[in-house]
Amino acid sequence: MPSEKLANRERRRHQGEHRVTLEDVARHAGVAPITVSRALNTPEKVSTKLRDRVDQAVKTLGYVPNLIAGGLASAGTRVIPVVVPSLSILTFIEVIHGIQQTLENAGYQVLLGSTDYDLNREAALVDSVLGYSPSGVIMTGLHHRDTTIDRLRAWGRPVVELMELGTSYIDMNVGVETSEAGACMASHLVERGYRRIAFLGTGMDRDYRARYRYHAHREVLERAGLDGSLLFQNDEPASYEAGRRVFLEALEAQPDIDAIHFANDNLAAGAIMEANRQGIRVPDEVAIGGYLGLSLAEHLTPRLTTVVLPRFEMGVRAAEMLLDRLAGRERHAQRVDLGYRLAVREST
Amino acid sequence: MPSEKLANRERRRHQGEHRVTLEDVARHAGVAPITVSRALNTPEKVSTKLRDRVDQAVKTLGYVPNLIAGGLASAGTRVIPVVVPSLSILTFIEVIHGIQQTLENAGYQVLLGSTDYDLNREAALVDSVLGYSPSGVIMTGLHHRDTTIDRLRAWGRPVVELMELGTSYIDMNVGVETSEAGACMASHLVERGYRRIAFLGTGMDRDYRARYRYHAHREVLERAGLDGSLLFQNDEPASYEAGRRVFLEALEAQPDIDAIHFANDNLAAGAIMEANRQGIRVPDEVAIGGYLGLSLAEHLTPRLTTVVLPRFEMGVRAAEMLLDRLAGRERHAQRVDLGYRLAVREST
DNA sequence: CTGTTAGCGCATTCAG
DNA sequence: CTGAATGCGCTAACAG
Repeated sequence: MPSEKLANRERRRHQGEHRVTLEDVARHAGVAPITVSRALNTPEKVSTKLRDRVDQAVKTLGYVPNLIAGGLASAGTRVIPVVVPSLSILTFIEVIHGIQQTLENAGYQVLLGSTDYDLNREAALVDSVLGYSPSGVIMTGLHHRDTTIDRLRAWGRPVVELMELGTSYIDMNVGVETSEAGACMASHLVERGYRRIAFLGTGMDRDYRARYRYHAHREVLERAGLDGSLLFQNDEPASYEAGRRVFLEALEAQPDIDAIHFANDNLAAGAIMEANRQGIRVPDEVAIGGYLGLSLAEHLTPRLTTVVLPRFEMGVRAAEMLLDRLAGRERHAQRVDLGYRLAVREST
Repeated sequence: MPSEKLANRERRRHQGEHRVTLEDVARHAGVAPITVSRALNTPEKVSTKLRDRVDQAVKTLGYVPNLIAGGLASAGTRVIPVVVPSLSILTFIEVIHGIQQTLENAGYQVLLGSTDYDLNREAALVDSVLGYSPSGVIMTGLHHRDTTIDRLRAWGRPVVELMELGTSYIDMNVGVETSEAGACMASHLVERGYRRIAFLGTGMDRDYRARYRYHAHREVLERAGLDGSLLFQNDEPASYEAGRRVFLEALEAQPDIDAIHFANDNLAAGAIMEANRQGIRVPDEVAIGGYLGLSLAEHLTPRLTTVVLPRFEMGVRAAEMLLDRLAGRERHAQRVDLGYRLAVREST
């Protein structure tokens, strides 16, 4: 007795207005609800005739699918949580941009989460977003709480870990060899003939990737018989201003420094701009190298030598790998090294 | 007959592993499922004793709520779609950052959508994200297709439109008086004594806010008896490189220009850096003004005069207004002017 | 304060 | 190719 059912419905409905549902469309088109569902999701399984009728009804009623209901019934939504440590850092912005563009074109939505470099927040965030039955998850880095790793593994859907490469990852891993990249810049500076080479960073307690680079840097220097312990840092977030400050602090503390390996381009750029202001000649008095590949680096005078990370591509690639798995095109866990590139310019 | 029900369940389940459900927790704690639901969502409505038992069960079973199911039952998820024109523009990044931080602290998640400045994509995106039964929506700007506006209005939940202020908005409006901001910089240049003042932009076909600023700029100039038609543009996305290029093009076409009003700081910064490289003296040969308030502006030499937009605060405020409405703290539509600030520095 | 009942709107069986 | 029946996991309503 459909009419009775309908009457009940009107009474029960939680939220005022009657949103158009699949059932309304079905009734209007004179077909079963499931046919509407199929016409929308797998049109090739429905005859042209019925499909047209359904499309017509959808249009005239202004039907918009309830993705939540669909998600519950099919135990999955076309949502991909992307978990990053911070949104104030340009590195991750570019990565997110690549992910977002790729996923949106494939009909998925990005759910943004940031952890502020706190693994406990990350754990809570993961628990929470898994509650949306997402199709997959994209995480930053390989450092997570064991419980987070276990949960993600047990979950069984595609997970990409992004940024640095490692041997132990949950499911898929895209990124670059972070330590090597640090060693690469250090070697460059050594080869250029600099002898008092310092590493300058900010927020290195939280940013373990920067720490990895420093360790690699130190090793390179010591292997060359140089002092690898010249390290200056503070715990501000990375910014031009922070770069300016550590730069001045370092020069004051160790005036004989002849080259600086900065933890990232933001800091290095701040230093170059300050050097220009103070008339400190780069690279004659002090050489400056960075890490990231910000476009700003090419516009400074002198142009900044830096290790260029393919940030946008990283995002794109991560999203593509996820999509491939979701489409069943790719079965096994994989690891993709996107490589970095040393851009040698006038600052060193 | 619970055991029979359970047996059915195991057979039917779509996706392999048995995820822990509310029911499992309820059984473990010896209470009704609704009690678990309440203990989790409205703990104050449950006795301490039962609440503890539930919390215990949740912990030992590792229960993670299915937000999709909850969303379906309660016709709403703690998700806020944020629709921006582009992720490659720093303006919106800062805004998103503010939104994200505020919402995440209040237990909401940001669903990111970008339209690429296409109102049809925007319409499709809005339709799609409304399917997730979000708690509210944050949109960029006041320009939308009529159908988008109608749908959002009919939807009946909080909607914030962000960036520019206007008289006709859907529900709530946070931003700054864009045209005034453009007039402000133009007035500043006029007052400084410049006479051949050009406006330089990129992508202005899509970026109507930049067009508004240009119109205001033109009006100010003409009212001062100056030529307001000096406009140079191309359709690249905003970048240092694009700024460098329009800058050189404009100087070549009109060598007598004595001041430039750039559509944004990215362009202006590109121009200043190019000027430094070429030995063009700023502001003596040509003055340069920007719009946005990028931190970079303060580190250039000369420091860039610009109109500072409170981008982060805009995001925070939009999110707060949404949260206030969701909490029933605020009832009526509102409009908040966050104001801009002219930062006069050495480039003009 | 706690429980019972009855769906939310859709997609997955399984039949025809 | 189409449909009927059923339940995804949770919460709103209403009793007790």
